[in-house]
Order: sequence, then C-alpha cells, then structure tokens
Amino acid sequence: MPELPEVETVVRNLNEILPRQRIILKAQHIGQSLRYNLTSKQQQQLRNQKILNIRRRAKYIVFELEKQLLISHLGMTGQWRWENESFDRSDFKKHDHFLLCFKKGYLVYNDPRRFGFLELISKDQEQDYFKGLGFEPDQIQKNLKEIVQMLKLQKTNLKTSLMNQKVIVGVGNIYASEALFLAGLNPLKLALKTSDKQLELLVLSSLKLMNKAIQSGGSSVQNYLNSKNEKGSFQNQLKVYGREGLGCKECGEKIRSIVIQQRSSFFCPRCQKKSS
DNA sequence: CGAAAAACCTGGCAGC
DNA sequence: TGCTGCCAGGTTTTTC
Repeated sequence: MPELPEVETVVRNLNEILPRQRIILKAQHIGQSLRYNLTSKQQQQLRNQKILNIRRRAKYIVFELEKQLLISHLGMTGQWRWENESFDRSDFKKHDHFLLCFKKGYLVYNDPRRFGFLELISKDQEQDYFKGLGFEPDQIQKNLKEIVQMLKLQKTNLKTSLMNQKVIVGVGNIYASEALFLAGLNPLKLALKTSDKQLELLVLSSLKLMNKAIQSGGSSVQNYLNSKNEKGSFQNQLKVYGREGLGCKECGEKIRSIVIQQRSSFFCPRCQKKSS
C-alpha cells in the first residue's frame, strides 16, 4: 500500500506519538507470521531498549534503538497503529501481528496481506542492508546527471525504469503513473530512446510529486491509514491513477489503462504520446 | 546473463 | 445468497 510519501508520513507521526515513552517494555509477535519475523531471542533483545529515533530509508522504516536497528517494511497493507494504555488483549483486531509495549501505550502492527516484515539488525549491518538502493528524494537535485545516465542504461520502458528502486527510491505504482503524466511521457516509451532533457524532467516530476504528496499526508486510494488512523488527502490530486475512461484533467481525452509489469498503468493518450 | 513472470497473502467487489 | 475471477500503494524468487 505505501509508497515513499505514505511511509514518510508514518515515520513523522510515529516520532510525534512517542516523544516521552520510548522504552520498549515488551515486544512480541501475535497471530500469524509476516514475511520475515523476529526470533524469540530478538524479541527478548528489544526489551528495555530505548527508541532513539525513527527514520526512513526508501520505503523502509528504521527504528533506531540504543543497541540495534529494528527494520519495518509495510508491504502492501501494513500499518503501525497507536493504542493508549486502556488497550487490552480483547481489543486486538483481525490481522494484528506484532506488538510493542510502552509505559503509556502500544504500537500495534496490523497487516492483512502479510507482505510486510520486521528484521532486527546491528548498526554495523545497515549500510550493507540498504546497499543497492538508489537516491533519496533529497539527493536527486545534486545527482541529477548521474540519475539520468542510470535511467538511460535501463533496457526497459520508462515506467519500469522509474519504479526500479536501484535508481531513485520511493516511486511505486501510483506515483509512477502520475510522474509520467506530469512529464508528458508515455509509460511504454523506452528509457534509452528518451532524451536526457526528458529523463531529467521525469525525475524532477517524481521529486515534485513525492514532496507534494508528503505535504498532503500521502494518498489513501484503498485503505492506507497513518499511525493515527487518519487518511491522506493526495488521492484527491491524482491526475490519472484510477481514472480509466474519465476525461483527462488537461485535455479531456479519455484516460487509458494498460498493464505494465503486471501492474495497472494509467495515462492520457493525447498528453503522453509515445513519439514525443 | 538480464528481463519478465510468478510467488507471497487477504479482502472487496463485479458479474453470474 | 453464493460462488468465481479479478484487482489492490511491494519486493523477492523463479523462469526463460
């Protein structure tokens, strides 16, 4: 479910929620397993550790602890939900899978599809863990030339290239369609047949879009909620995603949907001609 | 080898 | 009212 703007929103509200009660009293898996799970030893290791900070790398959440790093990925449907001290076991919801207990409340990880995961790594392992990931949004401007060259080497179409997390991180299925629309580029156009200028525009469009989406608390198209159970509002500003058959907001032409890499892609056939 | 497809899951919705 | 098939903000593994 979450692309970079949604994960960033979650990280920001986790930092708001936990300012004074950062000692983990207990950590435990409940219910069904996730893609990767903490061993019981690792759950023990989390006890009495203080959370120093919570940050994001690509679409991963990093809980910075005193001794280690707790990595959380939300997959398609993961959510960290805050519950106050009145919460008890009978309040567990369907698909709650992991629990962090604090003095004044609980962080509950819920994930219907269970594509998300948790891993505990040492601080030394972080660089290795994230190796292979591309540039963060705030690194795009100063590395623009290199990013364009990396895109140029991609042998596939623009949408697939843009979603390749080895080049720039954070763009998922929604923002890929949106960025291509913003840049006026056809999703099926080959990266190597696209000019440097156009690739630059595509990358900058992605950057602009992700920053704007963060401002709006992300997009809640289906069921994304932040850690306060609130929806984002950027779905109201989407120009093409989910708008098949509706009129293009720029030119009125009907928005089309095609499948690329087994994912729905939306574009305006007039604003995003393949030849341009 | 690299690109494409399948796999991992559950829930919701359209259509019969 | 089922039931079936298809679709859904991601990433890794398998296949060709």
